[in-house]
Amino acid sequence: MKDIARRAGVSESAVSFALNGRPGVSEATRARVRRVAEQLGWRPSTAARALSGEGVATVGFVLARPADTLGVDSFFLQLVSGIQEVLAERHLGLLFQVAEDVADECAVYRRWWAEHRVDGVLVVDPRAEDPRPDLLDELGLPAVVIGGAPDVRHPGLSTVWADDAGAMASVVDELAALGHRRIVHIAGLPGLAHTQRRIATLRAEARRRGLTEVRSVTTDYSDTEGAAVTRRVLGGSPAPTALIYDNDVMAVAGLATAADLGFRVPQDVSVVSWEDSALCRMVTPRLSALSRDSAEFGRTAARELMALLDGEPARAVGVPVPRLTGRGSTGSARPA
Amino acid sequence: MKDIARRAGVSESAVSFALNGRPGVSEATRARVRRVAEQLGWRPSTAARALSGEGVATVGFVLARPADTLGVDSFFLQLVSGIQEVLAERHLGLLFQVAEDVADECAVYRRWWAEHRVDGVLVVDPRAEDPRPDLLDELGLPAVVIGGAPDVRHPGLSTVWADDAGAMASVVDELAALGHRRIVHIAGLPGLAHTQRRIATLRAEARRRGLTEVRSVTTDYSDTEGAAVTRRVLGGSPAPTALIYDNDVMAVAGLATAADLGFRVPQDVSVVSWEDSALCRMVTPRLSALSRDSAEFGRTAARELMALLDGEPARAVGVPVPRLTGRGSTGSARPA
DNA sequence: GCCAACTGCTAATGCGCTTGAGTGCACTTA
DNA sequence: TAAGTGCACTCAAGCGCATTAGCAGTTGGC
Repeated sequence: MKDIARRAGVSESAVSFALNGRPGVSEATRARVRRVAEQLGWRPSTAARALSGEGVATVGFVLARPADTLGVDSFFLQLVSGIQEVLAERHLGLLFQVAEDVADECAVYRRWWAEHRVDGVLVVDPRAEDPRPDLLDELGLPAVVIGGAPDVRHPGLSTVWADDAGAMASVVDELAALGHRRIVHIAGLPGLAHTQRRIATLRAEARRRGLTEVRSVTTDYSDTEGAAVTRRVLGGSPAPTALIYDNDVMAVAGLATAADLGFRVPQDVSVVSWEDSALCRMVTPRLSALSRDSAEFGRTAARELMALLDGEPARAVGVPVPRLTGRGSTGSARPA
Repeated sequence: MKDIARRAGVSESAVSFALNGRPGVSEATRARVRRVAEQLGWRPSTAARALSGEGVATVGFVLARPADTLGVDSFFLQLVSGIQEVLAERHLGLLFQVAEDVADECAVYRRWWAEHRVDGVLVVDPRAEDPRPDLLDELGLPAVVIGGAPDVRHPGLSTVWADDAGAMASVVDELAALGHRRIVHIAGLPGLAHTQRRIATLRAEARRRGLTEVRSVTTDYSDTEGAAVTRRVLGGSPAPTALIYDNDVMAVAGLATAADLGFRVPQDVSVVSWEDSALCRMVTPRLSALSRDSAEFGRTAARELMALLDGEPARAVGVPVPRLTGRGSTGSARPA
C-alpha cells in the first residue's frame, strides 16, 4: 500500500479509502489508485486486515467422522464443492478439518475462535444431543447448521434444512402404493438428528396406515454394516419386502447381499437409497433413489453464512424436498 | 498477552519469550507464564503472528477437477484425511479450494501468495505440461507435488510419488501369467502425468513380451465414460480378455457394462481396478484391485511439506508400490 | 578491585492495514 | 466580511504479536 500511495501521489489512508470503496476520495483519485493497485498486482494481506478488525475472510468446516467412513460417501464432496462455489465469489477461504468426534470438533472450534482463524463456521451432521450450538453461541461464532431442524433455542444460528419427514412420508406412500407392508429402514448413525427424524416419521406413517411390520435399524453408514444388517433382516421370517437405506453405499452393499442370499430385486425385495449418486446408476438393477442436489445444499448454506457475516439476522431456510427417482430396484410387493 | 503479562508480573516480551520457548527468561518465570496462559486459554492470534513474519500456520490444497467428477472418487477424501492427521499435530490449518481447471488453480496460488494466506501448498494431479511448478518456483511458495515423478527441473519442490511403472508392470505380469494376451487399459485423464506413465509402461511391457493386442484408452474418470469405453472395446473383435481401469468408479461401471453385454467376469473377461475402496468389495464379483494406502500417501506428503517449511531441502520420496489384491474379478484367460 | 561476560528482564519498533481525528481549501450564507 | 459547511485528503494511533537493542544485577577471571 505504501508503494501504491507513493506512485499515486496520495497518502496510505487515501489508498485504503479508495480501494475499499469508502467515501473520502474523489472519483478521479479512486480510479488512479485502483489502476496503480491493479498494475502492481496488489492484494490486501489478510493477516493485516484481520489484525485491524476486519475479519479473516475465512470460514471453517469440520467433518467429524471416522476416517474410514469418509471414503465413498458422495455427499460431502458435492456439498463442499457447492459451498466453495459461493464462497469463491467473495474470495472467502474455506478452512477444512477432519475431526475424530464431536468433542474433538468442539475443541477445533474453540481453537479457531481463540486464534481468530475463521469468521464463521458451517456445521454438519447435527445430533440429537448436540453440544455444538451451545458452544458456538457462547463463542459468538456465526454458524450455519446444515441439515438440522430449525432450532428455536439458538436464535443466533442459521439453519439450512431438508424436509426429511416429508421425504420419508413420500417414500412410504410410494412403497405402500406398491403393496409393501413389511418395510425395514436401514438407518445411519443413531445419534444424528436427521436419522431420528426419519425414524420417527417412518413410525408415524406406519401407524397411520396400520402397518405393524415396519421398523428401523441404525448403523454406522458403512457398507459392512449395511451388508450385515441386510443379511440379518432378510434372514428373518417373514422377510421384509422393501428396504430403505439411509445412504447410497449401504444400499449398494445391501443389494449385493440380497443377491447373495438369493433374493431377486425387485421381485422379492425392493430397495430404495436415500442418496442418489453415480453409484446408484452403476449397479444392476439401477437403484431407485431419493435425489437431492447436495451441491445446491452447500450453496444455500454458504449464502446463509455470508448473510450472517453481513450482519443479517439468523434464519432457517429449507431446501427442496428430495424426490424419489424410480429406477429398477423398486416394484410391486410379492403377495405373501 | 497483555493480560498474561500483567497477571504473571512480567513484560509482554517476557511472555513472548516464555511461550515460544526462547531463551531470555528463567525456567521459573517460563513455567509461571505458561500456567497463566493455560488458565486463560490463550492461543496466539494467527493474524498477528503472520503479520510479524511468522507464517500463517496454514497450507493450501487445490482440487482442480470438474465438480461432477468429484463425486464418488474415494481417493481424495482419504488423501485429505491423511494430510489432516499430520497437519493437526502442529495445529496447521488446511485451506481447501475447488478450482475449475489448472489455470484457475494457478490464479488461486497467486492470490493466496499475494494475500499471505498460506505458508505452502500441496499439489495434486501433476500433468505432463504443467504450469504449476514454474509458478510456485517463481512465487517461492514451498510446495509438495503429490503423485508426480521426481522433478529435477524444480529443485525447490518436493515430490511424493508412487511407482506407477512398477505397479503396472506387476499387473501385466499377473495377467500375462494367467494367459491374457489381449488387454485394454481404460486410463484416466490424458493430461495427467501418471496416466502417461502408466500408458508408457504398459506399452513397454507389452513390447517386451511380444503382446501386440494391448492398448490404452483415455477417459475423464467418470462412470459414464468408463461404461462407454467398455461397451466399445468389448464390442470389438476379437474382444480383449482383460481390462485394467484407472479408478474404482470406472471399474465398477465397466463391470456392470460387461454383464449387460453378456460377458461373464472373470470367465470371459478379467477386470482390474487401479484403486481399491469399499466400492470394489461391494460388487459381484468382488473386484481385484491395486491397493495403496491413500491416507498414508497424504501423511507422507504433509510431512514433506512440514519439512520444507522447517527449512529442510526439498527431496523426492516414494511411497510403497501398490500391490494387486486378487479377488473374484480376475481369472485365467479363455483360450481363443 | 576492575572489566568482561552472562543472566533475566524491559522498552521500543515494526509487520500492513483500518480508522477516527484533524487540516487546508473552496464555496456558501447571513 | 466573518462565520459556517463540505470535500478531499493527511496524520497518527492501534490491532497482537515477535524481535532487537538495551539495562540492571550477578558472577568470574586476573
